[in-house]
Amino acid sequence: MKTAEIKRRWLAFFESKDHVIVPSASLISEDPTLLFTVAGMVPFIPYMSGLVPAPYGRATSVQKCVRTLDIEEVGKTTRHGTFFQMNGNFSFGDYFKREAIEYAWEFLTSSVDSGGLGLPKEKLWVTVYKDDDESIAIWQDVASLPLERIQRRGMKDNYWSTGQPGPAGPCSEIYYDRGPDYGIEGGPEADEDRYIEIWNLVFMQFERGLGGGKEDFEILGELPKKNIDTGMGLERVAFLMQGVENLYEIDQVRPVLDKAAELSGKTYGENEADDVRLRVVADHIRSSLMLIGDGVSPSNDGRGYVLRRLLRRSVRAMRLLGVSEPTFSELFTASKNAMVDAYPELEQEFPRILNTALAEEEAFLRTLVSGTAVLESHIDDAKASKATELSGDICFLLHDTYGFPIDLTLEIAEENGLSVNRADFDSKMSEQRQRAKADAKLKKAGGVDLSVFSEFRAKGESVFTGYEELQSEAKVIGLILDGVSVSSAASGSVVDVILNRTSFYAESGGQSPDAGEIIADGLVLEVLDVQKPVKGLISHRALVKKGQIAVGDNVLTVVDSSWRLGAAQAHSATHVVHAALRQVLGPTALQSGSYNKPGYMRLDFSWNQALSQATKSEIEEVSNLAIRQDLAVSAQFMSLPEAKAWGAVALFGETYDESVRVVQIGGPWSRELCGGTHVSRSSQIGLVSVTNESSVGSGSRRLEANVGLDAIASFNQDRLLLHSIAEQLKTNPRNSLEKVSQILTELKESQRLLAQFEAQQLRSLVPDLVKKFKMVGNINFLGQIIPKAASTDSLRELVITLRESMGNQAVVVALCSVIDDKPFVTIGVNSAAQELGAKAGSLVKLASGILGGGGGGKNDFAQGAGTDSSKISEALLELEKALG
RNA sequence: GGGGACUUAGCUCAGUUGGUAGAGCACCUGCUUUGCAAGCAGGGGGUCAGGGGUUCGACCCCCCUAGUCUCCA
Repeated sequence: MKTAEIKRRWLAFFESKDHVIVPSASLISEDPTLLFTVAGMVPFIPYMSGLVPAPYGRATSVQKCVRTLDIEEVGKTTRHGTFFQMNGNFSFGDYFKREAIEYAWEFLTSSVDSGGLGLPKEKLWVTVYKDDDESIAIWQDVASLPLERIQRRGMKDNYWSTGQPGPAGPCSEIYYDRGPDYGIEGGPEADEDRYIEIWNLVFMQFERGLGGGKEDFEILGELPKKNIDTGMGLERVAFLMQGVENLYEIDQVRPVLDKAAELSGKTYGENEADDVRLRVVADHIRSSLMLIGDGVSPSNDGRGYVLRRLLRRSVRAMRLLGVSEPTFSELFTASKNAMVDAYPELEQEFPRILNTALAEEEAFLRTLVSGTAVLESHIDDAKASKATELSGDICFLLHDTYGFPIDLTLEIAEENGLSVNRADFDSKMSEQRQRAKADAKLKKAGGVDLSVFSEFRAKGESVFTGYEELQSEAKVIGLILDGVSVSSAASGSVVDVILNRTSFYAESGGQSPDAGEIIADGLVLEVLDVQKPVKGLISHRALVKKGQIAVGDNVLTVVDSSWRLGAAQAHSATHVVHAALRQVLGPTALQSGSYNKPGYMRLDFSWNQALSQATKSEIEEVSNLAIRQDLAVSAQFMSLPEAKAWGAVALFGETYDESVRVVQIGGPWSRELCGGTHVSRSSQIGLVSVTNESSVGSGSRRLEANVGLDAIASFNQDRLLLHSIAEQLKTNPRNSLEKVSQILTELKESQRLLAQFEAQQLRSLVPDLVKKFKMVGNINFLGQIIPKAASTDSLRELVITLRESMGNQAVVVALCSVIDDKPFVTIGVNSAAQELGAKAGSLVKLASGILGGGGGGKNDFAQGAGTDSSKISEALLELEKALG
């Protein structure tokens, strides 16, 4: 059975049991503490923990997941995949153990014709938590399983908790017996390779308290609302049902493996080391495809770094399979074709995905070339010094600084007959890990406790009225002072205010929160910040300026209208610039983040090179043309599939409800999912002026712009600056550029002439100076004061000329001069004099010491300076003595 | 978030315990040749990423900033 078919059946089955089908959330988790969506239940955590009331009693999903903790195991075992899909059914205070077990059993064992998977009952085993007699009884009842196929296991295997206070409970796992060829009899307790876990049923039954880790904690009591969370690994079931050996051989993965084998000329199954590499490629390419599809782009931190590792490990694996040419184009196409049945949106996204992958492949191939050069020079050094080993230092340097992977180093070293100090390399690696971990620990901010908000959230959502009106009547639902719920707050305090409805926009989608006041008779609060601490709840942080606010008060929320106009201008401008960006650069330039406040906007987007001045101007021009066209701006709610069909740009990392808001400017010209506040016609934006374009890391650029009056103000500043420059130049602004280049040319010419003149003047001194050589021992010595030297450069020229003036005779020239009140000494010694023991460096040290300074140089030439010009004669005398 | 490396002529890069910034290619001029990266001679082109510091003197040593590459979390 095809993987996509198992998925289809799963959703249909649970829909028939009254579950709401929830589409897979993005791999980019909404929870900032999680890098990715790592399990099927991740999108449901707020409902499980009770922070937000669940909008449905039962739900089902097939969730995309990425987990890279065991990345080193990929390809070596049957069941470690970095990307996988988790089929889940969930109950939020609705059904519990009995139904969960019944559904699972029915889905697995009912016939294929009736919509199930048709697995043979005798191949299924289950495990339960050792004290959970209730589950055992249900299993016996529902499945008529003999007791020996129900195994009791301890906390480590069959008790679920997050490791922190909160919900916890026993689980029951379902295993599939692959038969005697795969291991010994005796159930999962005996052999988890033969008996493969396919489904985990978690019964969230208890409240756990503090305690260490996942095994040692206190049970505080039963939960008021018990939940069910189950997860069936789609890939595991698929490989068992497709009669293949592991998850790399299922229909969604195998075509990539085959393509990699074809490209490398290998035959899968002939050599275990090559097989592992082929599986690594198949796994990593699929994960990368899905990650890029969800908007991750390669970078050097966070999610982007994980993606980069996956991509680079793929290139490396192909390289070790003997292919050094680019392969991503073919591999990604194969992977897309295998996945598109289950994820049709991949077809539309593919050009962007491939583009991103190819850029990274190219970048890494470049690093490999430069890394190879560095490695080869070290190998040559090692050979030259007759070493037999490359040090761990060098290997680590290659890895750490040049990004050259250790296993390629190993292979190339081996080809050159060198071994590698792997132990040393590994210890360097663990040092680096320690450093990063120690740092992360230090910086980890204490988690914010959001539980205080859940009591208000339980009373209903805060209604946002700010699309229609700037002032709204509202009732105070709650007040929070220093994280504690209070009934009133006095003048002077800063308090979090929860209202039933509000015209204040909470910070989200890059738009900064509204400013304004909350007022009532004798009451004024200044709103400082507006946030959504939990989904559906708006919290105003406000300073009580006058009066006392109390829960139950009727108040008026008053948004500062000029602030709101500025915010709306900036936010609409962000959409306009984004659309302009995509028009100019193409649809791969996708926004990856934004921020805007009155007068200013900032847009991060995926792009891997700096924009030229011409491109920036074009983007600015397209934006301002759109503004001038006075395009209509509108917003409407629709379902997510409708919005997608409409071509609306959905931004990654954002989560959207069943009903989404689409903001469009000029109809299809700009269509984005967005909850922000906007102007009603594009002309109200006024003006966009791009001020800066910069990098926010590899593959990502940032565009900043001023909007509206602020843009005009910044133009005005520039104009003032230009006018004062023109004034300084004694010309008008129009001619100032020409004037500057004229001045620079003149300056250069004067400097050149001056240097020429100086040199000429000094050369004219040569005939006289040559006459003043005198013999000191066997050396022709010249020690003179040059009163008119303009720079140390000209002094040097003169010394060199004089040094060469006496042919093969031994010559020492020492010239002193005062430049800017400072005595300088410059000494030249020709090779004949050097043979007699004279050294320019030490002579200068002697002279400059007398002058109260220092100096030095080489044997043939040296220079120095001091502080006391009156001692020049003395210094020259001492030099003469030193030579004599 | 924490490390490491790099930034020198239009391009690719040298630059040796701190002492006159170089090569190849490209460009300009002339000659010689008119055939696949043509030869010869001459020439122009540098705020050595930016800013501070140490020093008589910094491309070089130290600090800060920016950009690029890279590893780890």
